Amino acid sequence: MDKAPLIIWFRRDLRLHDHPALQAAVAAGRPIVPLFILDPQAEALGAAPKWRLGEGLAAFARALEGLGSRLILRRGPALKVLRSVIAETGAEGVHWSRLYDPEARLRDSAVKSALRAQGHLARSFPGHLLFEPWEVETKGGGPYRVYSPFWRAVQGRALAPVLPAVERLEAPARWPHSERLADWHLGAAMNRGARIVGKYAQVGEARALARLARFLDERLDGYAQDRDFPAKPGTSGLSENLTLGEISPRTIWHAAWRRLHEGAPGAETFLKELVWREFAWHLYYHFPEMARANWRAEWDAFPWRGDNQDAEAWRRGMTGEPFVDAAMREMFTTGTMHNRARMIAASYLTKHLLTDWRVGLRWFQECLIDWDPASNAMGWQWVAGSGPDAAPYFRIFNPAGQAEKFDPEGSYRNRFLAEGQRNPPDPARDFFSAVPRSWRVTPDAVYPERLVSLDAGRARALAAYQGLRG
DNA sequence: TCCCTTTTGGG
DNA sequence: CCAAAAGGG
Repeated sequence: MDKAPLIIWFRRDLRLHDHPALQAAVAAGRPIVPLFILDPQAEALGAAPKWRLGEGLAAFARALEGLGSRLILRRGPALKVLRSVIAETGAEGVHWSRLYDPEARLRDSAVKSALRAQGHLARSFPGHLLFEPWEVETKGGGPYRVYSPFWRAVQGRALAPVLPAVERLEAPARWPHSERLADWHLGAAMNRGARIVGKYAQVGEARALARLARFLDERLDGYAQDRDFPAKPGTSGLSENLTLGEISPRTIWHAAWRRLHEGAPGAETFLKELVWREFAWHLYYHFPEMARANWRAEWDAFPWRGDNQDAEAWRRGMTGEPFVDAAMREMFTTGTMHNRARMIAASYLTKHLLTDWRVGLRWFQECLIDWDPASNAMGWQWVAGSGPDAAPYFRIFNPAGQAEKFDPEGSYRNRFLAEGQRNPPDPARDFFSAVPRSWRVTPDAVYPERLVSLDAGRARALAAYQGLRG
């Protein structure tokens, strides 16, 4: 008599190390059926995140095959697929790592109760976050709304050690049917962009771990200074791996703490950034409307412009404001954008172009291979001034001043703006290969005039803000 | 994780 | 005269 297998339903946890749901199944001595389901929520991903998911799945499937296992791929509503795979394999039930966005929570709790009602095992595990959102509370018993107290509350907390990578996965007696990744065409909406962004992405668990090691060795000491300069390789770049769980936040946390105890100068700054991600998920869990509605209701009366021609120029990296355009082109070319550039590009859209932050949120959701629903929503509301713990609205970034300060040599702008350069570098040229042909842009065109002068844009934004208060 | 103008005070 | 601090959006 075969032991009944357990299904591991993988979603945003495409890794073998530090994986509580997988570890528990292996420890129970069960054969494992690794499963990914292309359900309606995964189908609804933006173009770049969906393409990146496909790359991550391919890498993860190869890693599983290296352990004598497989990644089973199935398309359909999650519950329906799970029922079929249980029937096909005689599995006892399912393990998964929890997700915390409202759509996933709704789906997962329905799946859990339906499976249990039919006598199957359904167990969810932590792993995507350092701390469960309900385990961090203010003195008064509620969720945190401000970053600094949140940081103080978690910075000294003990965290269980990292779980070792599983080294062996027992195959089930019968493998269920699997679809083929190529047939899913997860890169379809990326069109020409996929080939370009693929040059810059670093996919999979092995590369994520190597990236962390390299960052700690080469960049951590200078992190506090270098991280603000978008032309420098000062940041970890781990966000694209974190969002798919190719590395766990706990792995990063422990590694950075070790360096902190060794006296590494940038370690605390880096840990704080990791905790910003945690804070975003804490907020999103407790306030799921955060991705759709102004955090402060008074902002509903603000005269945001909806989508408009200026916003279209912003999306295309054609505003005539060099730092902003470099940022937007970096995103379209590489699938990521430097953190400082994100603040400036977002400030420019919401302030100088007076455009609703949700217009920007949606574009980032389309274009970022490191798209994270919580960080994206928190970041946009922070910049717009509508959010919790937000920058006051009148903190308007001056993109020219920021360029002066953080890109004094123009290296970042030159890296991504081809116009006017006799011999533009690869990334600047790549932009024109990545964009849709319908944009009809070429590297030898004249760089556009400014949509709005920095003074006029700033004055208009401040006047609108005064209108809201007056 | 700001920007701009005005004020201040040392020389 | 000027750099630094302060004030306010």
